[in-house]
Amino acid sequence: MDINFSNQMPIYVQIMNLIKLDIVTKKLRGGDKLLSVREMSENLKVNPNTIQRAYQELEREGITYTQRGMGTFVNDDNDMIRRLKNEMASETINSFINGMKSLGFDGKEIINIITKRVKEEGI
Amino acid sequence: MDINFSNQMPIYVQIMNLIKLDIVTKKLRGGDKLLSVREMSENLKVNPNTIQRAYQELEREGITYTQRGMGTFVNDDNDMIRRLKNEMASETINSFINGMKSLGFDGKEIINIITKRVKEEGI
DNA sequence: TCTAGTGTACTAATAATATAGTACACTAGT
DNA sequence: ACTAGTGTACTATATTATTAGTACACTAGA
Repeated sequence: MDINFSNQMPIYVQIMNLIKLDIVTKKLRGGDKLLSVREMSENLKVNPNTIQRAYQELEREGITYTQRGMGTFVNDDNDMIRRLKNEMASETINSFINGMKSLGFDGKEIINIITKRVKEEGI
Repeated sequence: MDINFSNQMPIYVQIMNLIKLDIVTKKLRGGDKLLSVREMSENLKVNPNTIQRAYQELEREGITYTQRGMGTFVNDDNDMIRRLKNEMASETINSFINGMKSLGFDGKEIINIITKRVKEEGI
């Protein structure tokens, strides 16, 4: 695992997003254990404190829970996971629509661009 | 003009984006003068040094030029402006497509979501 | 009981961003 | 020549993110 972190967003936020993605795409499921703070720190070449911060925030957001001495685990709550996926999708879509509107594209143009792009990529 | 700056991106970068948007949407045209550092600083309630940093970077990117004692002006170069719009659009589109793919959506779903959304908003 | 692995809590140092304030150099217009 | 408005440069400070290092508390399993 080797990642280029953007300098325009705190690394711990970017790490939170990585983990959220793993959860909504079922790479991590309810009850699964996250990598330990130290393991994750080595994997991502990031200071353990930064990982700890990410894990703390994830817990504060109700996405994970921690057991001292045991580890940090994904909450086994399908509603939460569904909500999380919806939130992340909404955010992605909103920022896209707003961005394109700001750039002066109208609905037709946006749909055309996306349709063309989807065909090109074959997704 | 009153803006909520996000805390997850340097303010000078966000200001650069505001100005780039004005350029690609023709609110600012080639040869037009930007607000002076001091005016912009008052408008946005931001320290003059932050504006200066934004203007410096814009010049470094070839988007504006400055004349000491005169002001900062948009480069009168239609190719540059076209390129800028394409760049900004590409970035918006790429991050959207990548985001949705990461979230597990396929092409059909993406198109459906966008189509529905465009109809709802009537844009 | 011991040990390895876990989360957690500190203090400290560094770098980047943003703010604050001052001063200087250049230009246009009077 | 003078003045107002411009970009620019500089020092200093506060805040935040990140790194660095250390230590402690808890848990499971040998």
